[in-house]
Amino acid sequence: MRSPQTVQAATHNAGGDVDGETDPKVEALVNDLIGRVADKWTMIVLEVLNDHEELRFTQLARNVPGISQKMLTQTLRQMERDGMLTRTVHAVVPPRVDYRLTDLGKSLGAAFCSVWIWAEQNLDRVETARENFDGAVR
Amino acid sequence: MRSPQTVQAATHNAGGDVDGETDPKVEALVNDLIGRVADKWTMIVLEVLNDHEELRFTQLARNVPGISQKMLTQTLRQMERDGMLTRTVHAVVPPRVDYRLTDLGKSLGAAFCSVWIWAEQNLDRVETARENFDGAVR
DNA sequence: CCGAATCCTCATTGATACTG
DNA sequence: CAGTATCAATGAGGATTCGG
Repeated sequence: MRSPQTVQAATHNAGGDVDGETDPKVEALVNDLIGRVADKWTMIVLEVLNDHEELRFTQLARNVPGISQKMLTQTLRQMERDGMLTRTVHAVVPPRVDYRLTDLGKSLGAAFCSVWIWAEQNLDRVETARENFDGAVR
Repeated sequence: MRSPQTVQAATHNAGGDVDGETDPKVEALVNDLIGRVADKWTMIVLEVLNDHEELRFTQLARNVPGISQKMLTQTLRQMERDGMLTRTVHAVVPPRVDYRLTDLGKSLGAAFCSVWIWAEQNLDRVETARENFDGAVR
């Protein structure tokens, strides 16, 4: 699934990507990135790490209720690969691994902050909309 | 999957949910909502409709390159159910259906705006991080 | 033109067990 | 404690077809 195509010409459009139209190539790349970032677990891990500065594996697991260790590991690896967080292994026994957001991760966290706030503020509105919809369609 | 529990006490904590800790109940609901909103297609459709005011089905399909009609229909239905957009059927032939963001949808679009900007601005950084990671782990 | 319905595939995820 | 490995099942998602 990981296409190692060289990413040529990521930034050579005429400058019309302010808000309306976007260069198709950049748009595709952005959508691709969005696709990876817009993952449920990624967002939640990001949120948790954004709040807690530094956490160990099990602490992280406790703070992300529904997740399995497999998904947690996988999500953490992806985020590490994308430069969102650092993974520090302490050579002690019992083993200890600390996860901490990088500046890049923090910046994404800041960007998502408004989404979290939106979610908190509009929970009931969405729920009402759903009830209306389900009631009407029936 | 949809627990119809009454949403009691959505806002009765001591006021400590500014950034650090969040009420577990609210947190669970927010995470749930995030889980639905943090969908690749949802985000992209939201972005497209945020730019184009009002679009018809096929126009929408053209503006969301990789999507299948099935996923588009499905995504649109979910978003309609969540109150993100309105679906207007014009009784003409050939049929014509217009999709348009509601105020709620627009507000989510505004919240996600910073994420799109982040993605545009940090594409290369993520790509570099990936190359480093893949090179180092090998 | 819009979209529902069917079928089919393979990728994601969870459970479980095992290691350093 | 912090993972890795394996297996099985669910379901997301694509291709196609039909209907209004």
